[in-house]
Amino acid sequence: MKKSITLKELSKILKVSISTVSKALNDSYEISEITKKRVREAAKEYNYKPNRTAMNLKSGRVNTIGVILPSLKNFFLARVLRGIENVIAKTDYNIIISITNESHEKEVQSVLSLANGFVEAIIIAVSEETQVLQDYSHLENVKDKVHLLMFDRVVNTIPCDKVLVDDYDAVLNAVKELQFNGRKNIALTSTINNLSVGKLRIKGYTDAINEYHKPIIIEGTVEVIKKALREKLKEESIDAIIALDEEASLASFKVGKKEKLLDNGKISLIGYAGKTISENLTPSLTTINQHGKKIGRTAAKMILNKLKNENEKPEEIIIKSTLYNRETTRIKE
Amino acid sequence: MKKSITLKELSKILKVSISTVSKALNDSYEISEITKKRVREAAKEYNYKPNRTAMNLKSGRVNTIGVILPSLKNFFLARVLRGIENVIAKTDYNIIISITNESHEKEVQSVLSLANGFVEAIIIAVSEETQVLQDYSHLENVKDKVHLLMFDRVVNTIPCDKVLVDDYDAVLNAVKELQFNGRKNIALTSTINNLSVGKLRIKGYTDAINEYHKPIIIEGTVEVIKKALREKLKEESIDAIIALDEEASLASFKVGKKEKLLDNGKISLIGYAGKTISENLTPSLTTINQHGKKIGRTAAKMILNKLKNENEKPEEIIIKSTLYNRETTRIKE
DNA sequence: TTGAAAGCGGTACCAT
DNA sequence: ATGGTACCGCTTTCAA
Repeated sequence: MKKSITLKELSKILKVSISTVSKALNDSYEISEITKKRVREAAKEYNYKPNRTAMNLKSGRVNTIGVILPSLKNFFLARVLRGIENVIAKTDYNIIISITNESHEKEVQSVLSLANGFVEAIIIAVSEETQVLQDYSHLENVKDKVHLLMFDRVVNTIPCDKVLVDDYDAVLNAVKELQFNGRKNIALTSTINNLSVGKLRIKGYTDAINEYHKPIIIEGTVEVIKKALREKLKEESIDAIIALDEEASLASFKVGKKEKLLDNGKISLIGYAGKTISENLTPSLTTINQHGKKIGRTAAKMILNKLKNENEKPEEIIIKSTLYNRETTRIKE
Repeated sequence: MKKSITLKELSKILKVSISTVSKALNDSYEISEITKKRVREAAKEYNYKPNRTAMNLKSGRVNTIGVILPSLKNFFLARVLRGIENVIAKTDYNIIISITNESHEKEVQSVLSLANGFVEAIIIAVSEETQVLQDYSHLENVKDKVHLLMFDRVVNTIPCDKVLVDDYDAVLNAVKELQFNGRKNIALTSTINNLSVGKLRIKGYTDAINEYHKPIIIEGTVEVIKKALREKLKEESIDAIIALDEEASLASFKVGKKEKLLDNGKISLIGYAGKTISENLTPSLTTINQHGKKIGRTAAKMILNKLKNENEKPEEIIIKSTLYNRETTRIKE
């Protein structure tokens, strides 16, 4: 690959000093118009572009923000990323993205590597494994070197910017709405029992059903949920399901569909899932919308603000979820 | 933010020269074991980490690959990205991602900026606007500075690595399959008439139906497609639809569903859409799978190979699509 | 108005 | 075995 021409080479061609060329290109008042013109023309002719690495080294900045995500499969995280991208694209910062695939090891590696001169700030949703292991030393390690912002799955013990989802309230309210609509025996399905957000959501559920009936909680992989749910539907008189994530939502949907309980409204279903899929299912799926894009935008703005005003103290913002009522809660028996 | 300690500072603390510290940390044979030990311990104590920017400047390399995508909404592109990530994660390269939102201007900016010292290679699917304008000068510009790989939407006139989809064949075969199953009047819907891949797919369609009936091509936005399709369904005796992208697929699906033509197999439907949504629709959607992840993996491997062997000549690989038969082509009248 | 030189944080060659 | 120094490409201060 051809390398770009450097200031030095350009200065040799023009038979002036390096500093003259540099100043001319930066439109310094010290340089005569005539020289500036000569230099600019030569720069154009030889397609001179300043070397980023050199400028970064000189300035001590890299103008880059790291985004560490557990997965891109997850529609919510993908939307958050788009929100972040949206805001950052308008600035002179760049984004570098790392996907951990829910692996703690990969996350540690990414965090340390990015924090080490690659980026000035990190926006992260920690991986499932990290939350299980509760090992946050890598984040502790870097929190003085780069600005840190956690969203969705956060670590409470680390003081830093946070953008949170109102998991507890969202599920509590969703369940209450089911109850308000006459549902008396509500089951819960989840594949994210390991996540902090999953736990908060379950708390919302148990608190909501508290005085009415005993909890029916079905956690595990998609297959486990399908099997267990099918059985529970036979044993107990379940008339509604709340699903805590997309996988659980679709698993519950499939079972409900197969057992012929959804199309006729014998059970209601509220889930977490992307808009496209929720709208296109038959019946369409009522969901709790976390406003991923807004979360991303908020996170990006917060971190830009910290980058600008070095000494501001950590903030914490909660983005409220919204219930999107669709057919799975609208069909009456 | 606290800055990392530098070699210089460390050398001052240890009262040895900078070069000694550098060599010790790099385990040079020139340094005595005892000094190495001292240095290593101090490095650990002060949490010394070499400055990436400095090393990059010194080595003239940045170990980063840029990925430029038109959108992340697109399930196919998201999967390609995961494929790329998958392969690159196993190397010491980093990925920097830029989303153009189908804008030519953003693409030009991204390409030039990334090529200018940010990355050593660029993997790109050009934006819709770029294909409409047919302005590829930014790519011409950088193709000697960084390794370039285009996938999916490629520019034929630029010689560089390419990973292609067999758009023409895939649609041709899909239509033939519909015909083999007795479908006699096949319509086509598409929101990607601006894209090279969209055009190739239409060619596949027209060549397939060629001798049998005149083409019924419905192009435009989702709303346009819905309206036009509804009308065409009334006028003409359409018994099958092929949709060229996810939006067109879902629009066609919705119309077919509403007109009660899908559940009873009065029309067949083949589309392009992600696995999750296709499987969960009722009836489930037969799709042409482009194997996005494989495309991503292939692209990443190709570019890594070029990075390793500077002088290899450009390659071109075609990844064959596969028809996934689901209910929209299985239900018989 | 121009240029020399120091410095950003490393590596590596050459002396000592 | 250790240290001095040049260099990567740029900016910036200071001197001419």
